[in-house]
Amino acid sequence: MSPTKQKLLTTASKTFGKYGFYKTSMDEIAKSARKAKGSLYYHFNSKELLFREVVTSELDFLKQELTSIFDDHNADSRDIIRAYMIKRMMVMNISINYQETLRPEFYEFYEFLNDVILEMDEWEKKQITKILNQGVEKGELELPGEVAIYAEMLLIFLKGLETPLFLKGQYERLISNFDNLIGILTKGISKI
Amino acid sequence: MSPTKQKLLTTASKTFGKYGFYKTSMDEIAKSARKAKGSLYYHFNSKELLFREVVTSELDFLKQELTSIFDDHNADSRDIIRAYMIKRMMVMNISINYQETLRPEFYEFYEFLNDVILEMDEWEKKQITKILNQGVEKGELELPGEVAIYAEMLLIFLKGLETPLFLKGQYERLISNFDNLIGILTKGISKI
Amino acid sequence: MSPTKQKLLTTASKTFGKYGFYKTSMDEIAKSARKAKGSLYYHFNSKELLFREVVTSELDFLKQELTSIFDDHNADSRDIIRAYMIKRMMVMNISINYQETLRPEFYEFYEFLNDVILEMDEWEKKQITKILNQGVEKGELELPGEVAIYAEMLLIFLKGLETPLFLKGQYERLISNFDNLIGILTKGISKI
Amino acid sequence: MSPTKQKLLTTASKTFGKYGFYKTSMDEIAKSARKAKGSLYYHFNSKELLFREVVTSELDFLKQELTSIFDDHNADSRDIIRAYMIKRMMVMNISINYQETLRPEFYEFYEFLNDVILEMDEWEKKQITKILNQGVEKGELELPGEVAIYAEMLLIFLKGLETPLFLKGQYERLISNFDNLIGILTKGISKI
DNA sequence: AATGAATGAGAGTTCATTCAT
DNA sequence: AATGAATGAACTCTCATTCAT
Repeated sequence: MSPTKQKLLTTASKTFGKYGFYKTSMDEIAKSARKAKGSLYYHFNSKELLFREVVTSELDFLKQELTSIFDDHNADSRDIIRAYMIKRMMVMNISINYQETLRPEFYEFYEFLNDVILEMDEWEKKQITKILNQGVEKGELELPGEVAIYAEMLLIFLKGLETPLFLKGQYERLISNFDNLIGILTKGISKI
Repeated sequence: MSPTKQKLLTTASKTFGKYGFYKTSMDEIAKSARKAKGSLYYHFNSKELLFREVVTSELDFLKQELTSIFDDHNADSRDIIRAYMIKRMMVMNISINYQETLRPEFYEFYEFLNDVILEMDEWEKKQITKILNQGVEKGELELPGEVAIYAEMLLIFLKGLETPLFLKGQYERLISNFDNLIGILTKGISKI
Repeated sequence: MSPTKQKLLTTASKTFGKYGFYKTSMDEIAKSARKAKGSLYYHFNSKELLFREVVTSELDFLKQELTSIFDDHNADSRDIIRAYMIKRMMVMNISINYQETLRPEFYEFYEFLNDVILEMDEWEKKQITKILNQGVEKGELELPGEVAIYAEMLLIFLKGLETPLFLKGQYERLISNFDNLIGILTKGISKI
Repeated sequence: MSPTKQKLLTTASKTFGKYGFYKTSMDEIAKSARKAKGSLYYHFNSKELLFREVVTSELDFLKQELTSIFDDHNADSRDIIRAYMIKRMMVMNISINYQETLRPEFYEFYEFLNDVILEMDEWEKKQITKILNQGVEKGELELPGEVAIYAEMLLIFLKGLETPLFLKGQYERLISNFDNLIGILTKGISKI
């Protein structure tokens, strides 16, 4: 990727993150990057495509970050779950462009929305399922019925934590209660 | 409230719900309502204030709908929880403007947002806590520690269900698994 | 005149005076007067006609104020001229609505402009001519040629003093030099 | 300066001159210049800034025109004064936007106004003072006291001529009497 | 590959005016 | 005589996009 394109992508990501899709103008991005507006169109064709590229590259970053959890741990699967949940909260807190995609206004870009969210969800479900399966194999967890359902439930819970109430302001309070919450959540899962 | 204002508010709510705040133009609302654009400004002063009034009135509707649950039921508290969750999903599915306010990118409306979301969250926590307390009193639930924490957790879970993935497309599949999910969730809560 | 009309006229005068013709809205006047907007139209038919009535009534006030000079003085005609000039400066400083009429933007109301300004100018020329004639009769002034020309010249000078440079900020400095200026101006007129 | 910008500036100047600031719309300027409205904003950012640029460039033109007087004449200083006054009247008659800035109601532009008017006034005072001083040196004029006061007085007189009454309609009559007026004005100044 | 001048459709907003009550 | 809800034309300004260089 050319240095100009790289620079534009990075700047776009920052600016979209700060002001959101609609409040960010192509002009602003170009000026911030100290490039010409025409270059944006040369490399990305349209504002929407630029945003898509930003989101896509951000998702790759998210996955990378989350994957690192598994490499480090051979520990108790409940600890891995806990680590994943905390890491996710931190990472999502940073990656606002992904959240931007979730805005109801993005319903107009329905196909893209579905692509992006479904892909990310499937990926996460797969990761979580893997952890849960390992827990079952190791005899740490008991999951009658489909494991996928439990994974989905965990994911729903994690998504609930994305809402600003919890991310902003009440973050610390939540962390301190986090083990409690996970305890309750995993009580139904834990073997004894 | 004059019939014109009423009509404009209803139309605005529908249109914001369909296309979101930015993609909805004042002109569009006015035309949809078959009223003059000037009337919008006569009654609401600005697009932002119109949106706020829409959100506020929608939240009032949400509360009303959710409150009706308690009136109808003297049943098992687990059934009430279940009914609340399902009702909430249905209601939120309709009242899409509420989600609009959940996005942290809405910087301009920040103060308004905090007020509105915090109020709604507090209200919901109170309702859920009430249900849980009744369940404990009736000997149906067992909640060691603070009840408020359980209520908060349930709320997080409910908020996780709001994300577009579940509202659009996968709605039916989710409903069919809903009892499973609630079962797991309430297993940690249930007394035996 | 009804109390409502009176109230509206007074308020309109104040508001036009503060913000000028274009920056003042009918709504603002009505609200300031705590009357309904419809009442403005009932009494004055249009914004332009309201403004005309304001200017007309203000000119009547100006003339009244300036006339009072002659009643008080039987003194040296040069003193009367001086008193007139000072009084005029003070009075014009108050009556901004008349000045508003002089704005280039008012060229579109050409007929009204001509009516108002010509009338006021003629009136002033007549007053000044009267003073000058008295001065000549009393042997205090020497005016070869037409007296009207001298009157006109004095009027031009007085109009020059209306510009903001002199009215705003430099007012005091000007007053202190006023006698000097008048001295020069009247030197050509004075008999010896 | 690009041809487009140049064209827009010229057209804006003409249109503001004809209809004044408020009655001139950006749309009208753009259409008159056969350019896109967006181009106006690309080059001038706002209506106010466009107007400022128009006024500024017009003042530059005024100064240039007035300066030419001195280059041509080595004549009697009274003739130079006369030439200056006549030239000024003609030039001001063309450059109506200058008057626009003279109105105290232009509160929004106040700081800009002060700068522009004070600068122009100072410039004119300097020019007139220069003429007067030359007249004194050449022994043509007699000015007891400060020369600056005389210059200021002349300027006040010149400003008095700017009012619409004299610019419109009565222009010819005034010109025919002009020498008379100047005669009186300079009588107090002339050395015999 | 890169530029930035130029565009024009469409946005939010204002406001003099009308009219049923 | 007085009201204020309702109107719609006109306004300033924004911005994604195009294109000649």
